[in-house]
Amino acid sequence: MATRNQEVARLLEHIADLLEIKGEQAFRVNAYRAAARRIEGLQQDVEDLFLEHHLRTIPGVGEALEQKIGEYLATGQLEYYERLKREFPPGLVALLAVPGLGPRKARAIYDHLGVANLEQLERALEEGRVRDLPGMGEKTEQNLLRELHRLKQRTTRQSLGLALPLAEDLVALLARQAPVERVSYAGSLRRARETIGDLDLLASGRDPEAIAEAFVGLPMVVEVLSRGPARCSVLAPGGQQVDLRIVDRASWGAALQYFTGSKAHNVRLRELAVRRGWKLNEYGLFDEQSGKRLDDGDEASIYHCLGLSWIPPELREDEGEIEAARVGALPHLVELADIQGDLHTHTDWTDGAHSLEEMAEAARARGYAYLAVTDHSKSLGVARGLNAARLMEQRRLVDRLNHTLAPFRVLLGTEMDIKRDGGLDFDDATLERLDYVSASIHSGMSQGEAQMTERILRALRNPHVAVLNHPRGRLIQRREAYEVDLEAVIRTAAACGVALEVNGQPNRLDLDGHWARQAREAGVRLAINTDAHATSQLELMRYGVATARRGWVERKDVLNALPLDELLATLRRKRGAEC
DNA sequence: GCCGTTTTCGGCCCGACTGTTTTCAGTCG
Repeated sequence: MATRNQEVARLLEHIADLLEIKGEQAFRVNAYRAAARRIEGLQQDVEDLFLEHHLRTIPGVGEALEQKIGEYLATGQLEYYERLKREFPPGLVALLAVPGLGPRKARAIYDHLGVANLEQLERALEEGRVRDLPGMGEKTEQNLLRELHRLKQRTTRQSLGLALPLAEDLVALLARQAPVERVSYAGSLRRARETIGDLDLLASGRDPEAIAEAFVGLPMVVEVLSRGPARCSVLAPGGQQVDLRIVDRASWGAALQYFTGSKAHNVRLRELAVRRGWKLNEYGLFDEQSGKRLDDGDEASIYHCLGLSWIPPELREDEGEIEAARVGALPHLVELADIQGDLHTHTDWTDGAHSLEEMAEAARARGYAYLAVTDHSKSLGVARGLNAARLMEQRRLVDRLNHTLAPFRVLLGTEMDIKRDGGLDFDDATLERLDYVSASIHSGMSQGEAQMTERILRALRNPHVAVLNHPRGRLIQRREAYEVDLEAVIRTAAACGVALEVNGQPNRLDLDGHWARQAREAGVRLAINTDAHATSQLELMRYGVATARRGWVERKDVLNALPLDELLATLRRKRGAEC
């Protein structure tokens, strides 16, 4: 699974940064950035394209970039880049991370003051040497110093699980306390990216000043960064930046589209508009000649005017959604309401907080038809994993409970450890007594790719295993995925009829959208689960669904969107099938 | 540096905000 797309994208980005500092033409710099974006979002492996001499099929890659990317992939080095790097000290590019400090100012500070890294920048600012440079003054100096300090203590990007509730609170408050006609969140949050930088809010109303006033006065506003009648930026606790844009009613749809992004998606839409002699910006879609508005103020009409179906925000990454929308081939994405039950939950029999009865009751109260209780197996000692005898005790309790809860059904399941050698924690005789079997890696995560892959494939070939949980084992911003040939896992899952999980814990989101899409295209079913360790965590389903949607997943692709009888039939068939 | 049912040359998305400026440059998204 040696995908080098990210590596090549970073190389091109770094070249763009250096060219910008050098003072190259903006369009040339942009060409590098555009190509980097494309390559990062590429479904195929850039190295495969290179080997097949197909680099030029990537939009934005022409003769020169083909040669440069090829040289880098072939030799592991790019002479052009090495030469460019030698022109500037290595710490200089890092200055661009300071908000408010772009390439021109960075260059000026370097040229006049010899400042070549963040430490030297801090000293120069504190000593008041920056204010005397052309185009800069005392205010610039103060702002840069403040931003530099903020950068140093900046928390990383916020997880979706924290950003979404904050945004929902802000939207609800604005709806109550500001004279808004419409208010929504936009940005990467609306696209349900796994981490969020700044929160983007959008409001419309007749009195922008009053909306801005109410916004900066909200109780969670710690500091006002900027404020105008069309845009305000503030800091919320924890350093979270929140931007509010205020537009009038007619521009709502265009603004919501524009501020939802992604940037790459928007650039494509604007190109479509330009080709028809139109102009698309955050105020609307207009005829270039007459200036006449073409959209009707709703987001969908922007897409319709451009000859596209409305594209769900989760797909707006310029990864084929525009082409699909043009021919009416967008997927019918799975929705939260399609989910019939949760197939990955824990109780106080192991490391959960609530009893089996409480978990079942909470699932039923959510309107689910079923719940699989999947406590850990004995190898996971830290979680007091169950042995076969305890599991059979749980069997009796589940059977009793199902008498009283019918037609709701508790499925006795397991989250069974895949041991270091690929062996499983229960024998087949025990597994036969269970309604539902899922398997997970919890140990030996630093095994090499070959060993890890074989270990997982062996587990997938057991006829009882219906789902592989959190297939990559990553913890967002904390632990990288273990090394595994996920393409081989997907192939084997397809062959054996095993579903792969989209885990809804905001620190997992595993599979992510990219891999969920790969799995789906290979004909693998997905199981969207919460891995709940308490009744309240059943709520995390929405993050799993959002992530699956980013992977173009439809209801028919989702194991736990099946009604109970079909789920049971599917599980039964699976166990009887050869693999 | 890329790209072409306008073009192989001359375009390339574009508006808001801030600060340092007396009309605009830099930065951001």
